[in-house]
Amino acid sequence: MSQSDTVQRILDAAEVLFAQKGFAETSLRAITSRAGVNLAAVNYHFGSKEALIQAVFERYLTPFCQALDGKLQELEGQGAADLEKLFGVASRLALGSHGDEPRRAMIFFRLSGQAYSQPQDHLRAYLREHYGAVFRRFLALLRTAVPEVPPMELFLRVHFSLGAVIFTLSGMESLQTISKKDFNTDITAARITQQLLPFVVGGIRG
Amino acid sequence: MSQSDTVQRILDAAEVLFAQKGFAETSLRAITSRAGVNLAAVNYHFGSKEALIQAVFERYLTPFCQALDGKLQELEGQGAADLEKLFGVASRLALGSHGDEPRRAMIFFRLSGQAYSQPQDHLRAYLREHYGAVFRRFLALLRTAVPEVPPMELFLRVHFSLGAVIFTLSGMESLQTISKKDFNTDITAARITQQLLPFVVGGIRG
DNA sequence: CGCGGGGGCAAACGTATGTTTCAAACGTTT
DNA sequence: AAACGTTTGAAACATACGTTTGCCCCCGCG
Repeated sequence: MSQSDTVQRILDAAEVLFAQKGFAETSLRAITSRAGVNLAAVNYHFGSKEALIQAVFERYLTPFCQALDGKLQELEGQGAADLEKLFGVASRLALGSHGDEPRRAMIFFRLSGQAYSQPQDHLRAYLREHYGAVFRRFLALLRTAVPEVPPMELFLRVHFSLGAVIFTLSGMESLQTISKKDFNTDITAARITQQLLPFVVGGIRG
Repeated sequence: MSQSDTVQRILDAAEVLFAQKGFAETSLRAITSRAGVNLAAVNYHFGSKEALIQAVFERYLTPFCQALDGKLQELEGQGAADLEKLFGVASRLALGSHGDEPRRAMIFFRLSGQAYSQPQDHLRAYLREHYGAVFRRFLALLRTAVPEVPPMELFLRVHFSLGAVIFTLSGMESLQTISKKDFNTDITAARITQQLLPFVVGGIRG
């Protein structure tokens, strides 16, 4: 067939492994081995490891950003929206817009964390170029939701929130481990993300 | 001399390079070259690259945690402290307890971000084992500061805050770059960290 | 039927890495 | 001054990596 499922198999494997072990620590051999395809397939279909990394992000981010953009345009039409609504929409979309379980979302947030903390400059530039518009649209809506917060401070606080979210969802398993050891409580991922919302809202308000 | 400054030179170089490029992406050759020492010196003095990574963290974290622990014990004696005071103390100590400029602190937060997002399991275990006690002491004090927040939620929100802080200070330069491009404003690192405090306090209160 | 090309495969290539080796240089002690 | 343990030095080692190379198969078109 013209476009085999080899591409998808590679992307699936790469997504999980990159999230588990990081970009540099994941070899193409580990990816192709998990995907059950030949080593050369990566360079054949994607050109390079760097391009594969970008492709992994693109496959996840494009549908999400399109969905978010649509929702945001809706909200723009309806006039002012409050903080809870805005973050609620983004959160529901991020966790559920992919049909499959939110496990996928968690994997992706781990990827984002790595993209941010490691200096994958090419990736940062790529993300900024392709998805910066949606981010700015979101920021503009936020501004109308909390006009009492100066734009510059709002901008910073949104980044703080992004940090809390990415960091939390990146280290979800270790968070669950610790909470079990220190509090004798099993806590679901859903509950953690649910707690994230009031924290973010409270932080943005200051 | 019995313990030469080679060890310190290596630690200095490793600290900066690890923060700049990540652990896996930084070769021992890059480190020893920057330090002006022989390649074999790392394995001679530290045993392995992994041990070097731990040593970098230890050199920074041990003085900080000792200082923090002392301050916290003081506060315990003085009865209840409020949120602003607790986070203020921790923040001042983290940014200034090392004599030298807060640049050092920023470097270290970048390191922390990488330690968290990459699955350096050995590092996570090491940090937990050596510095978990201080963290628990801090958490206990927080509990008395906001008794209205259930312990479990407080625990989560502290982690959210940690995420915001680490994420922010990790990506400080890119944050400054963006703010300059989008807001035409130069923003100092000090101002960003200063904005971090009300965000964290607001988030913890919910 | 032939044959042309897209995709898959094993193998090899060049390079960069962490680590080891062993001899030379150094400083301290006797 | 001689002997010793500690530290440095240049070089080599084994390995793992990303990438490239040819050769094979197989399907669709002439």
